[in-house]
Amino acid sequence: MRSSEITKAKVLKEATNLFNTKGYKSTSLSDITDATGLTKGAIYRHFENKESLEIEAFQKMMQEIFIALNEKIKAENNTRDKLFCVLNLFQSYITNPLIIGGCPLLNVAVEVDDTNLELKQKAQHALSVFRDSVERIIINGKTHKQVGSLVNEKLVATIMISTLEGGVMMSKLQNSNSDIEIVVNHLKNWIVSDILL
Amino acid sequence: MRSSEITKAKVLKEATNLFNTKGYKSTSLSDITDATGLTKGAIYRHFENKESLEIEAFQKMMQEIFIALNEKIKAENNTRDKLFCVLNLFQSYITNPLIIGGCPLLNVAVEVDDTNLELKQKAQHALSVFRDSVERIIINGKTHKQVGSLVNEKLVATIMISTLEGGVMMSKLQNSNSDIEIVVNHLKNWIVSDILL
DNA sequence: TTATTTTGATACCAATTGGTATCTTTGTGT
DNA sequence: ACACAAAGATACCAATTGGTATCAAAATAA
Repeated sequence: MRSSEITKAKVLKEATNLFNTKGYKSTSLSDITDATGLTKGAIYRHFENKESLEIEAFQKMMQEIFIALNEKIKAENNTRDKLFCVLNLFQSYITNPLIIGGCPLLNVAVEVDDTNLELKQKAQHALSVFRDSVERIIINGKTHKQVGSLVNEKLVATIMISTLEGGVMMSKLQNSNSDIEIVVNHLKNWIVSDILL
Repeated sequence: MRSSEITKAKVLKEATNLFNTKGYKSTSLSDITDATGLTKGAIYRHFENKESLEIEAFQKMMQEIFIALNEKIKAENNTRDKLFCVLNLFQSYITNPLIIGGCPLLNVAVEVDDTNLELKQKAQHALSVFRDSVERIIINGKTHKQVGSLVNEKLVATIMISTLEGGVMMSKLQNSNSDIEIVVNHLKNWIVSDILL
């Protein structure tokens, strides 16, 4: 890795943590210079402005999450265990965070308004990518006769994602695992009894 | 209403809208003076500082919501319709908002970190008040033989709230009713088939 | 090794932030 | 109607914001 790439990666890593914990707007350039030990000169050499740093940081987080999730999904060979990978991902936001600060998608979705159009669009896209990957598990499950043909994949994806995101919100607010555990456990039961054949 | 109370109410009303749409940290005093047509002098006469305005605004929103919700719950006389009041509340955040900007509890829960301790505590309290009121519906439902005695009220409250909050997040991000409608419809089916006798 | 990019530090900028002291206006009770 | 207290406007403050121009240092290619 070239030395400038090391710097950029360091900025991205620290900015990522700050954005996902303090929030994007609430994280100042000086927060980032403090965390990295670099100066504004170094940061603005690699990023056009704060907004593009925000966007790159968000994209990097989502990419890391999707890559890790898809690997785990691929490693499983039945619908049940593939769906459980999604549940484990959300549980890990609280119990064993790959990225501190909770779910980056939830954080951006709630923070963003129509003055942050580009970041909002990235979040919209991330949600639809995520939803698609859950739906694909269900669709593949149907072709492999592991999921009832009457199951509505859009419904399943929406319920899973909304319940998990809400569970992350509650657990983070209460500084406790219990809500996300209740949510994950409930979804497991639901999947086994209502979705799978 | 005394004239100073009118002013304070106006500040609180505009601040409420701004906080719940733009976010607390992202709303500046000048945003509030612009919205109210008042000056900082007028605002700081009624509020010690921005933080206490944030807290009063949040409390006011939650109080309004709880009062309206409890009235509707009381007006119904069976467990099913009481629980449906909760679903309707969340659907209204998107379709017919009493307060624009989505669910105030979700917004604060996600925005806040450990530097906003007091606001976080208020949000924690609001969540537990909300959870309790759902649990009480279930408990009363048991005593009136409308809910199965094996139903876990804590589980029901957690699942309802998490799913609804997640649904609000998704619908707000996508500028669409469809997710919250899917969520509400699913929860209705779940309540009727798994919770009620 | 030397010449030349590339990278990062320094010092600045205007604008905005939350907050305050002061003064004038307004409302209120007598 | 008057006096007094309360409310709100004005003008200020230091600190911080995102951003930039410039210069020195370091990495890279020859």
